[in-house]
Amino acid sequence: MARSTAQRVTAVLRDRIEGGVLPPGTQLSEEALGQDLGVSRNTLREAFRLLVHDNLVEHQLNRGVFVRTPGPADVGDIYCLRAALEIAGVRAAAGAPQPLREAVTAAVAEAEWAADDGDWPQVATADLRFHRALAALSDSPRIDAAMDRLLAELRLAFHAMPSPRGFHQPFLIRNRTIERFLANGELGRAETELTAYLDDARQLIVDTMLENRP
Amino acid sequence: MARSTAQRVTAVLRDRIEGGVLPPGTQLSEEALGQDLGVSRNTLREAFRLLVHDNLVEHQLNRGVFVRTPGPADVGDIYCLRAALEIAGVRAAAGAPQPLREAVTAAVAEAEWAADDGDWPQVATADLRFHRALAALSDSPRIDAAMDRLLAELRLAFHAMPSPRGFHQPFLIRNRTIERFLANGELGRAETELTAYLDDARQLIVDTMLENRP
DNA sequence: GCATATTTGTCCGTATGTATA
DNA sequence: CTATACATACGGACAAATATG
Repeated sequence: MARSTAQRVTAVLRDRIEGGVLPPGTQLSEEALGQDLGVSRNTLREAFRLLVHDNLVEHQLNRGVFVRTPGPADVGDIYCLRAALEIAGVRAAAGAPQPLREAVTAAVAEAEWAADDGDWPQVATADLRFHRALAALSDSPRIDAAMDRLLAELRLAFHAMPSPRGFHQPFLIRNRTIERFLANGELGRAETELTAYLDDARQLIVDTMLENRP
Repeated sequence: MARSTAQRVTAVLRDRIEGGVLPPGTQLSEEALGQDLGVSRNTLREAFRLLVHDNLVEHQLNRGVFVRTPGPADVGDIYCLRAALEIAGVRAAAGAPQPLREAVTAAVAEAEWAADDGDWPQVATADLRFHRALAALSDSPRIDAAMDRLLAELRLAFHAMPSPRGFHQPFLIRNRTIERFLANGELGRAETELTAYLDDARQLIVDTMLENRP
């Protein structure tokens, strides 16, 4: 076993949270989960710390840990940081290693194929992968890690609202636009288009959340 | 007591690490530290997780936790993320709340006063505070948190090399330049100057580290 | 390469404190 | 206000991995 028990438990819980098995607001009881997973409370508490780090659960003193329910303010904040990281990636595109640039193009293509098949979950996945690839152009481990945490949290926010099946569809063409600008070396235009993309997506999500949560 | 024991222990260890009492490379023994601080091993392990989150210590499986020794690659990476966050702040300067803009100006002034007194540790602190204030212009909790972790790690990197007493001095005038551009609304020039600043600082640190660690 | 000592990883039991019905 | 449930924190125990001679 290359990983510790706590890390394995963390992975299991992360999957359950992102998969919707543990929806936002759920309390993660130490005793119940410990018996379910066959680990002690000490080990479970260590796993909780790792999830807190990823912003997937929140720890309330003397009350326990709960799956977070990101609100409109969280989404706005997430997009603020997203913009900073992705724009930095676009600006570093010129000097980025070839494989990283190819990953951007590949992600756009994957999203388009999935859309042709009508596989919307796969479209959503590919869309996020495209934007992660943008941030990855900086070739920075810390930016990659921050972006991964951010996107995981964003997935959680999607769980908290009625996700429109074709939510990502209108953004596909804009991803392709950004990719074209990048490939042509028109970094300024790519940056402008990306900024507009993120602003529109953020507003659409926030509006949807406000409509369904009066 | 508003905070948990683990959080208090984390604060103590953080101070000891940043203060140089626990220099890079030191192993944080569970039993020794537990007796020293009067807490059990379980509690101490929870505190370790929080420090791992801040990148101040690293956890090696079945070996324990050690104070990190950031290398040139880490410094380069830190500056990459720093640039992304600070540039984002500069771009948001126009729409930032008044108090946040005033904090930028105040930090520059503090650094200059400290320099007049020859208080170089205070200059270093004010310098970092200035750049944290730049990132804070985005008015984003997540960016603030990321920036705080980043600067704490950077302080650790300074510990790992012979810190020139007047390291920050030549950068003071450039901070003032950036602040002037911001106050005048010349965001483009502020961004250019900031980018050059970060590039020079990174290169100076990396070169110093390479010289003293062949 | 081997045997030993040390340290971590994990579990259990329990007492105390805190929040909520 | 009492009672219940749960989190917090402690100390002890043993297995497994690692370091040391």
